[in-house]
Amino acid sequence: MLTRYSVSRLRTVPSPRPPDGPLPEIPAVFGSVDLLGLPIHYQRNAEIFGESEPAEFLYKVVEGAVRTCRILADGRRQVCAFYLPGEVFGLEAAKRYHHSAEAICDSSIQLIRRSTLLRVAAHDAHVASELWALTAHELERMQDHALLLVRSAQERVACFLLEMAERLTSAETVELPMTRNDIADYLGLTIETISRTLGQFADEAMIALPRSRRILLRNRKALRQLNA
Amino acid sequence: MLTRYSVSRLRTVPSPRPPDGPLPEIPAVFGSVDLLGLPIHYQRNAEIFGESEPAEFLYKVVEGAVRTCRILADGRRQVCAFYLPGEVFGLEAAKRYHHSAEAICDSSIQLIRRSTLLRVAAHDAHVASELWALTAHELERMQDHALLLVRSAQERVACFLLEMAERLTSAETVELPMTRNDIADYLGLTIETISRTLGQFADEAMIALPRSRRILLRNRKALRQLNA
DNA sequence: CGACGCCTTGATAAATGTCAAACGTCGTGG
DNA sequence: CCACGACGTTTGACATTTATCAAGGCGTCG
Repeated sequence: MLTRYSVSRLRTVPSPRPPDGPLPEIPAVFGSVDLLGLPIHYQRNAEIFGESEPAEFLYKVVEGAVRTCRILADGRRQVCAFYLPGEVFGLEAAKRYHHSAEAICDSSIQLIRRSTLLRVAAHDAHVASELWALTAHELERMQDHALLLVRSAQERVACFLLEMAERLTSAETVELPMTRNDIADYLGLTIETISRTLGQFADEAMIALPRSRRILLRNRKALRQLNA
Repeated sequence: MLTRYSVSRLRTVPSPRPPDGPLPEIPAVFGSVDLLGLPIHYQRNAEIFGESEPAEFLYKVVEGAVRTCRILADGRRQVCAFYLPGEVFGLEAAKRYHHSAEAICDSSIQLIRRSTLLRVAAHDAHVASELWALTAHELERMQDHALLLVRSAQERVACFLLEMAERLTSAETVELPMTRNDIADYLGLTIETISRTLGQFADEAMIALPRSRRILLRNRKALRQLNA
């Protein structure tokens, strides 16, 4: 079902560190002026952080795409989530991450030191509330994802396409950053099932597949009807 | 896969309302002295709140058990989570619940008015932080649940048993409050698969089943080996 | 051009769902 | 006390979905 995962990651150590010294006393939030450092570049497949490492930073995708994963005891991999430009990941209340994060393609990412953020949140209710909202939003996404995992292969793939389309573009063409393998591990299916299902959607003219990563949503309504 | 869900819920309207007037100015947290009102009693299968209702309260189980669910467009039901005594549910950042909650068996539950809690959190960093921690903990549980949903039926059932054992009792005997149907909808399987898998575990002497809801964990190590 | 990584396709097997029937338990009322 | 009915559970036969294994194709980059 899930792919066996052999570890051969190139680990990029972030070079310019975001500031942790004296705090800006302005009410600082993610959206507005910020605690964010300069973007750091990660190569395709570079590990951003590893499972059960100390949760030192929060991350915001500037460009590119990121996947977070967990590895099961038998080596299978589950992709927990994808993060696209503008989205924040690495949000943990615990001391350690409970999943790893990797760049799907060359990406630039801003880091926020967790300790800094928590210190600000402790005396700024607005930041604290935003932190909470981000976590709750993540929770919602996770719930939606869990809902997806109990459905048929067709439903999962259709929902995935619509979700990506919504998050990546306003146009008809979706340029996926991730491989079939990533999609399979995200949806709890095999690459063969992903491929066949996409092929079937193309046969039924719901989508077109000019290249494997480029998908044209020809009939969103039909795709949506496969969903709850 | 999931059960078709016909709605015939007895709706219990909570009679004694938790206080919302002048606030206790003590730093108030869930664990310690509290914003909690008197426990309210809900009958078996009573709806505590419905999907997409305004999120007016948070809830803490005193006695009994609660399930939260989402209904898919085609009528299938997914049980998102079970809540047992001492656990908090109804935690949403959004204005509305995105799932419903029902009493699995006769239960007594304490309510906390959301607006009250938010007001306290706004000027008490400790409460705000606890609110965040609770949400993050919920997120973790959800992630674990999602991981479960991509595994084999055996793994799901074994993991469910171990989880329930840990949360319900320190002893060998687990008295489940929920039906096979609830379990099936929680694990994304059918009641038949649940029943057969339990039977198989019993055949292999990993568990014993004196009654359908009473399960003796005879060999936790073997059950654990099915998990990641 | 050749090699590698990624993707597709086909044949077959395994896991799980579906449908149907029977069983057990528990509470109710005769 | 027993009979009955409702509900939840178990079991069996069979269908369907999806995984697995194997082979080949396409594209890209050296």
